[in-house]
Amino acid sequence: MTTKAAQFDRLPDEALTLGKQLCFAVYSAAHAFNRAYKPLLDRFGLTYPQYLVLLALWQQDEMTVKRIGEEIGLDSGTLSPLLKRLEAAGYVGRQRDPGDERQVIVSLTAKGRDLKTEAFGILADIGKASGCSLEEAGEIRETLHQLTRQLSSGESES
Amino acid sequence: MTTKAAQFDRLPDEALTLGKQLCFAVYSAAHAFNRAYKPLLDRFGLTYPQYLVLLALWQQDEMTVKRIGEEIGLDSGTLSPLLKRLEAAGYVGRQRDPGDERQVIVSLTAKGRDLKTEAFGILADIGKASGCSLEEAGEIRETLHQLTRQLSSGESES
DNA sequence: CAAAATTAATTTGCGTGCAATTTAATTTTG
DNA sequence: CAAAATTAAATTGCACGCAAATTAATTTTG
Repeated sequence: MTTKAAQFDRLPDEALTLGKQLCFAVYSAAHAFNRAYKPLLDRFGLTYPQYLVLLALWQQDEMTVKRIGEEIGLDSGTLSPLLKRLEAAGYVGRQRDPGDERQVIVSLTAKGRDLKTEAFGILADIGKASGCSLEEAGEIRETLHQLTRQLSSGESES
Repeated sequence: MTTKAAQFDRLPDEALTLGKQLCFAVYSAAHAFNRAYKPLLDRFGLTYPQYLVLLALWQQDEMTVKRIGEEIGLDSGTLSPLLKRLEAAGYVGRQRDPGDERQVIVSLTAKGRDLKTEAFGILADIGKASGCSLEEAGEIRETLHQLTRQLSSGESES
């Protein structure tokens, strides 16, 4: 098989199709997940990124805003208002770290911890709705991780 | 602090892991694509969904708002303001269909058609940045399409 | 044919997502 | 030690994305 670069040079039409279909497939799949999640999360008054934050906290309580952002890939500009909503809903508390007043430590309230029992299972529902076996899911996850890494690695250029 | 975490250990672990990993992988991949696209589209002052609309129009000019929405999976609530921005940027025109005044027909301006020559290649750049062969890309696309279909099919339930 | 139902866009409201700026606290340094 | 640089959150501005309400036009119907 020829190199990938040579393939692209020789098949511009297919490269175009490739880019279009790949991007759009990921774009559509993300929307499909969003729509699948929404009715399940609505019962708890949660959005998907809010649920991601809770998943992270159920795994490891008491994290700074920055740490949470690293876990789920969001910056403070998105997280600050989101965390305020989670706080207003009574699921988390926010307090300045006495040791470093720049940092805010986010922790689960009793209500937030209790929610785990009810809401953690949403993941299982989505798993079922996806119609995948554990093996298939693992492959898809790995493939997408590699794709994500590959795309992220070329970010510095412009 | 590790008071009572043990009570959750008997949930269906496989389905949980599956759901979590699948969702997050797709979520992350979509963001990675967004970040990869952004610098390429910024040169034209376009966002990704705006680019999707132009891709659709380059393939088939003169579509109604509803038709465009069906092509790229967005509703009029998202498209109306987006199309106004594309119009303000001079890429498209919008006019009521004389035959049915409810409908608005979106068409490329000369500037919008000219953009195709410059901007269509962005897809190929992303194709390269993805580091995938045509075969791999095709497999990923098919897998995600199936996943999307599967997730969408269960929407009517509640 | 006129009232009711349907349809296509628009508008409104809310929650992301991200870039850029601001504020406050901590480190670095000169 | 004080000024400068760095860091963590919060804030601001803009553009989705979607649900719900609104407006205007067309079909259906009684």
